[in-house]
Amino acid sequence: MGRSPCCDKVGLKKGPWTPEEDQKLLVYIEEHGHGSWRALPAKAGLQRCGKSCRLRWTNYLRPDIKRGKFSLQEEQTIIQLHALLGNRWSAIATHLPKRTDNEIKNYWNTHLKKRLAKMGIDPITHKPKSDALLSTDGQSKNAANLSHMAQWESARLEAEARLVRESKIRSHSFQHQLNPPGFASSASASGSTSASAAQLVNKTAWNSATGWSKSSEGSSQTGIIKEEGEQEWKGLGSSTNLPDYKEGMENSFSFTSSLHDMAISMEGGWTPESLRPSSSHVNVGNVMEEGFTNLLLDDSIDRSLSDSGKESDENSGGSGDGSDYYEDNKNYWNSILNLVNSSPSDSPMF
DNA sequence: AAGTACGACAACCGCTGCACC
DNA sequence: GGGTGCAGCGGTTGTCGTACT
Repeated sequence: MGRSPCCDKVGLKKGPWTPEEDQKLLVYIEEHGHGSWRALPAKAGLQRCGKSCRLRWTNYLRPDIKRGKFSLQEEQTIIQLHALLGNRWSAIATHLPKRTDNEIKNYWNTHLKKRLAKMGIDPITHKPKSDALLSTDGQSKNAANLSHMAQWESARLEAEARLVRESKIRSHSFQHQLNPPGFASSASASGSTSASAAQLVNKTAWNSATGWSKSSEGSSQTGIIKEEGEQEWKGLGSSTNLPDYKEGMENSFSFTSSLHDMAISMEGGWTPESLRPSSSHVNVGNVMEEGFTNLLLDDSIDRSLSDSGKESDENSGGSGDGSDYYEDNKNYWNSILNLVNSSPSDSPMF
């Protein structure tokens, strides 16, 4: 590549944007669309590099951005998708349509990462930290837990591989849906205002078609999604590439069911009591699991976890708070699997 | 009241992938 | 097929506001 950085040019402004600059950018894009970002600053009368303009637009000025506090459900979605996708913020952002990747990334780094770390969960791998594992109980329990972690990792890798494959299939077919002749070619949400709006509509249609938007309402049994997806998709009109899409759907459902099987097998390996809907745990497929929410989002958990850490260090018997910690981790992992089971492996991001 | 530490978020930088020539 | 330019992505840094000493 070896090209010079676009912002090295003398005379280009850096740093925080002024309201006047925002106004110029906004007005220009509303009138003309962004076109070439590189050429935009000169045309819009801005002393900024194109990259800076693009960032400002996509992260701040775009009209379809939701700002402010993240909801409980958004937090949960981020955590769970991060467990599956890692630091692929743009991919995660596609599941939170009104949030930007930058915002999600910042929120993760400033809030969620710390919270997971506090809980003794590695925020990178989402695995319980090894010292926590080793300090809980006898070796047999640790070995079982580690074996489940290995199972999870294996499933996760399989998921990634499959998602990449499906991505290729679907991006090909979905691109045609998103960009019929006359539409902007960019599939990102950073297109011109009109294109962006059209894409947003399409995205909503997609979410509706795939049942993703319903997942949070607890109706995300895979069979239901598939059926509704097919119906809704037909309703979208153009069906040129439907076979590809449907094939992808079939693949993803066979995958999710295999993960479902694994979740069940893990359930068998771990104590089923902790996974059953006592008062808080719900069926596989329901993303809004209170058990999980409590585990990750309740501040009191932080306290109990730090307490349990102390306990388990002191208590090699491990049947006290240490086992609570163990149970919590089980719930955590199963919840992620549940999300995978109910998530749109057929979403536009893949 | 002044100085310092820290958290939150906006913006920048460098790399990568892709399209085009 | 290789070179070039562009947009997008993710990591990092900078800036600002607020709490604390």
